[in-house]
Amino acid sequence: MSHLGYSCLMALDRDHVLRSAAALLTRKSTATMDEVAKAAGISRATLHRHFAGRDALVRALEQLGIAECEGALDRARPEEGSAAEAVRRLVREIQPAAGLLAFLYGENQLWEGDRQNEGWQRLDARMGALFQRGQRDGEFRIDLSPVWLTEALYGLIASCAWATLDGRVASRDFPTMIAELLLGGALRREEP
Amino acid sequence: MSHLGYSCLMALDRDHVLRSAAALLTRKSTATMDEVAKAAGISRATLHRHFAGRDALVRALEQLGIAECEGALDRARPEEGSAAEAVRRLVREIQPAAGLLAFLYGENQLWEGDRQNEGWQRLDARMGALFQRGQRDGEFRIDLSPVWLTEALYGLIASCAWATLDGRVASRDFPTMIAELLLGGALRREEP
DNA sequence: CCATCGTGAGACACAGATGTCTCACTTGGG
DNA sequence: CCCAAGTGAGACATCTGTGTCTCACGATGG
Repeated sequence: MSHLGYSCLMALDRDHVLRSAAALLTRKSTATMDEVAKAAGISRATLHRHFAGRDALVRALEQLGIAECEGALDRARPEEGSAAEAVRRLVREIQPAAGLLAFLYGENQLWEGDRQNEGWQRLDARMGALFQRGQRDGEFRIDLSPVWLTEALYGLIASCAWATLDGRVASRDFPTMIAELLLGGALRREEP
Repeated sequence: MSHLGYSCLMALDRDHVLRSAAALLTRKSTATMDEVAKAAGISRATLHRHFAGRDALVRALEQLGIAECEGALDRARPEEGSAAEAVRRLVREIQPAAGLLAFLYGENQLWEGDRQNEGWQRLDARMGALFQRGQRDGEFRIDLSPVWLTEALYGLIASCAWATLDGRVASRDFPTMIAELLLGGALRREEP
């Protein structure tokens, strides 16, 4: 096998393994390296050839999650149109990554350390900017800080992802449930 | 020491150990039994005399969390006054238990099993009933299901508890941030 | 056909946490 | 004063998951 072919196959395999691991760990966050390997259809030895260890795997999943979020943020065009519509687009774009995000959200190892991946800061900044724009345009209320709105969005995504896995929320309702609650809240709005 | 004195002291100690463990595990959910013992000011041997093992400790914390929630729900008088005010009271009453709830929320061991503590079902039912009352009274919108609103409340509590621990949200803002977001959402409301 | 390389299966040692046990100390009651 | 009971400290075995290694197999390319 040529050197080119080698790296290509490895890259494809790596991505496939990553996706499988994400899917499995979303359902069972305590899954063993053995189970992760099985789920990906490879042996534990090969899994270790891709990722030095469990920590490296989780870090790679973290990178994947960050990348998916940034992609969703890009596709949502947060600067365009009303902030509320941008939030709705963002939630819709982020749904495919919701399971992975929920797993990462519960992976305390990533947050308890003193140093955390700077990708989250970039994401927080971009989302915070979206909420800030909404406030500046008079669209969003100003008594809820952008930081808290960002935090709340993550929390709602994780909640809804878990509720969806348990069948308590229908998958097709995911974007509506999150965006409408975050934007409009539970109170009925008087028709203008 | 009399038999009466024995059981009394054990009960007091047990509660103290439970509180210490809750406080520690809120900050570091992967803390060792050794660390839990140190935090409670007792030895690992004594800790094992109170709780057969880590699993038993976590289950006891789960019971405590459920009890705290039910207490908060009782004190919030969910049947009284407007549903929105009841939600505000509930969030305020639940704040002292928020850290413990956030820990339990992230303890996958409790949720991934096929059988989970029925206390949560009781709580879900009571909270769901509160949201349902709000809908029945025309106070809450009906396109967000009570189940989802309950789920979202848990998620927001956990999010805000973690954000508070990290200093991203001030502790005194906890009730407002959660209740106002859950009830009113991010959108500005036109003055009636 | 042969050489190379990735892979799977398994053995193995290691690390960390857990559960159990013993024993000396001290504290409180009779 | 003496005894009983709880406690702390530590030793010890165990267990689970992990990380590393070897080796045989199969596929691919020259």
